[in-house]
Amino acid sequence: MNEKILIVEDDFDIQSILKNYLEDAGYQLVFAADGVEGIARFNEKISLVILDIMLPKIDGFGVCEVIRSKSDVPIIMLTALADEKNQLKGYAGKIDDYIPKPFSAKILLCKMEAILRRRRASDEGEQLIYKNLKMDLTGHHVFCDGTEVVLTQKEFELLKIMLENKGKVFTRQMLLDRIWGIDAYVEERIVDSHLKNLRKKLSGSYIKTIRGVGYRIDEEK
Amino acid sequence: MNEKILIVEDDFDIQSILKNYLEDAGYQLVFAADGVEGIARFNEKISLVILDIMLPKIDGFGVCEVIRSKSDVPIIMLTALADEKNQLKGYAGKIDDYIPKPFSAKILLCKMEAILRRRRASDEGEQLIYKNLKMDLTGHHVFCDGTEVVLTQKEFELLKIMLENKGKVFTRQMLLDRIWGIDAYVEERIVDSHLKNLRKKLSGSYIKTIRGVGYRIDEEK
DNA sequence: TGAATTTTTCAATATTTCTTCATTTTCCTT
DNA sequence: AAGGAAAATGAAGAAATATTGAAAAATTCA
Repeated sequence: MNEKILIVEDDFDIQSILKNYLEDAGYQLVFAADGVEGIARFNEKISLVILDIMLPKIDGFGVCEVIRSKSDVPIIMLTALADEKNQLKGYAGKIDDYIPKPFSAKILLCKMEAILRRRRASDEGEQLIYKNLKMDLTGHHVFCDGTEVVLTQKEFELLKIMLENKGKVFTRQMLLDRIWGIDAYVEERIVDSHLKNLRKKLSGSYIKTIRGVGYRIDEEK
Repeated sequence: MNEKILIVEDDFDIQSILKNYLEDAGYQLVFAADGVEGIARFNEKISLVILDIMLPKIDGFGVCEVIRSKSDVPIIMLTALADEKNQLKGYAGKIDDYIPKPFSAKILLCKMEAILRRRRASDEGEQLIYKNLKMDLTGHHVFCDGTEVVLTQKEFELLKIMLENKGKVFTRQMLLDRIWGIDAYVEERIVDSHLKNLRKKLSGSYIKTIRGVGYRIDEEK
């Protein structure tokens, strides 16, 4: 999705460290070397601002104030002034975090991601996709060519285990152990029975029979 | 408003510092002195968790993992282990911030407020709308086709959690953990009971039963 | 205390799971 | 290639289990 980060910082070394590290992490960077430029470069497309305190022309607190007056974008302050008074002043300006120099780029990235994670809307649940089949594990849905197929619990678990281990053959006993539990006392044929129903519902030859051994879902070639 | 903060910390001195400072700031505190207690004390009503790393029984990372598995509540880690490795480990567990000891209570409070401010801002509107259903979270009202439906506390929470996570299946145990708390000793059937009443009041098939698994509110297509 | 809510309990109902068995397919032996 | 044995499939009915609805008991709150 490529989020834009505005970095307001006059120290060239730090600019280049951030450039290397954050661009590798997949962010798009916008640099500004002083407070005026920082305010000028800020716009709605910016997802997060990294702001130094000691800056030419307008200091970080000033930039923060201006940006805050028109946007609720996350702001991280980055500075050599590690004393408490400055930190408190930053938080009063409604920044999101304060990182004293020297800092670890890794930690900065983590903090950024912690903040951005909160912002991101779509939290897709866990999914298993195989050919034209889609299993939504959190929602307990199964779709075949986009239309939902309603499975019973046993059918769902059978499909899930086999899809999670594509290419692996499961003997009936293995499936029994994993789904019914190791101490369950049921006929081994129960597996066949559910598999038959599953196959009928899925209407497609996903599950192969390995005669004399068990069942398998082939790996996608 | 009076937000609840869960503090998982075994050091009595720190407990008492936080007690003084945060209670004065208007927060309601819940203390836990070890990991197990921390997990037990956590529930939906908690707005933020302050978590020590070195804890008896289960360490902070473990507690974080358990809480994260069922909730997106903000978590701040608080610890004597200031090294980078531990910090990174914390962020990998999706915490929101990491504060090394010794820490300034003022700074902690600022960080808490920065995080909670975000949370409140994103809950802005405080409304959940789904089809012809409208939940007003601040006012605790629910409207179905414009006419108000009066829900009890438990009914309200059930609907809220499920609407906040449309498309996700909740097992009864998950709902129990989130609404009643992990250590509540009640029959699992209580969930069915409230759900039945909720369904009757809402007069519309919003909540689906996933037999053998739990309940789900489908995503709007 | 009284009303509302929450929790427990239980019977009725619905659905799934399991067993059984006849049928079909596959594989092996001759 | 034919026959027979083993394995897999399909289908139907029985058993087991989960869910619902309702109502009684317990608890909470005003």
